[in-house]
Amino acid sequence: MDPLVKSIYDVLKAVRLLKQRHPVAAPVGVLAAIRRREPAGACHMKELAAEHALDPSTISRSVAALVRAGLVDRTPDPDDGRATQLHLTAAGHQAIDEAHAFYQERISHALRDWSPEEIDALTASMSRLAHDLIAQETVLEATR
Amino acid sequence: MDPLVKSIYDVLKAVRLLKQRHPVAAPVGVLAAIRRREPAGACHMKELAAEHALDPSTISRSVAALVRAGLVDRTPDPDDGRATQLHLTAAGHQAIDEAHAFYQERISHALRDWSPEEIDALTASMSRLAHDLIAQETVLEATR
DNA sequence: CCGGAATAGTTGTATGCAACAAGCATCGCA
DNA sequence: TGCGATGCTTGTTGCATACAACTATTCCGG
Repeated sequence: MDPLVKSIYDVLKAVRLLKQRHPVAAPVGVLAAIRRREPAGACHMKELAAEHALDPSTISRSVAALVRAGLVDRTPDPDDGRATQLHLTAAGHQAIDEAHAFYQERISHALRDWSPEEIDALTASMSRLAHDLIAQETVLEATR
Repeated sequence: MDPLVKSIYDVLKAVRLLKQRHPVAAPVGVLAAIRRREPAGACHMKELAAEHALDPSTISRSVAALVRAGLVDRTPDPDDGRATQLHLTAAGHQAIDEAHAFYQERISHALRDWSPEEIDALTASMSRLAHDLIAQETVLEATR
């Protein structure tokens, strides 16, 4: 198997292990995306769907779960009767902070022997990999 | 959000997109693991479970699907009546080759602007990341 | 050599995540 | 003003995974 593909597989396995040990039960990715958008005002579900490249229905259910859990508030958009505005509750902020702290702690401990430059290089190259792959697939999708 | 965590998220998203566009329907990871072990003789399910850090039941279902699809043969282990020996059929080899070719082609096209050294560096650092995370979680698991 | 603990694997059940299709309001433009 | 597009929800499905319970087999200590 190609070494790069193998390394991707290994990363997936590591992430699976990590997730498995953190029964946080909340879709942190969606939560974080809402927070990232809050400063700019309202956050619509369609934006989340686009950002994650997920089906709107998937986002709808995730958000519904978050609302049920009291982590997100949903208010009607005054400018568009179809849409809703999302924002985090205090509990939502807390949940996301806790989840980040958990992952942060695990990762930084696992990488305690890495130099900051090595970590930066890893981060940059993974971002670039993801960016290039996503760009390609997005183009392929558009021309389908 | 921590940049490293964000980059991991992005890689997951890219992989999801890639998978989404490849309706290969066969668990290639398991298939590849069987092939990797074939030269050494028999391959048991417990080995696959350990290698992937998956529950034996998950492997059992994956293998059952592969057998159903005609990609894997299952023969009783002559030395252990509980166990079975797994090996790829011709169709199994072909399926794995095709899947690898697909991913290989997509990835190398997406990374066509990368230098070989950059790709090597990415591969090495992702492998190291995965290794360190897996080692840590394995230790934590053992002391639980 | 026998019986109980350990092991290999399967099956039942449950959960989470994802997709697609259909439907309902609402919006916006011709 | 009416019809197509848009934002979202719901129903259904399929897949991957875990855990628990079960069967059949093997291994080991007395």
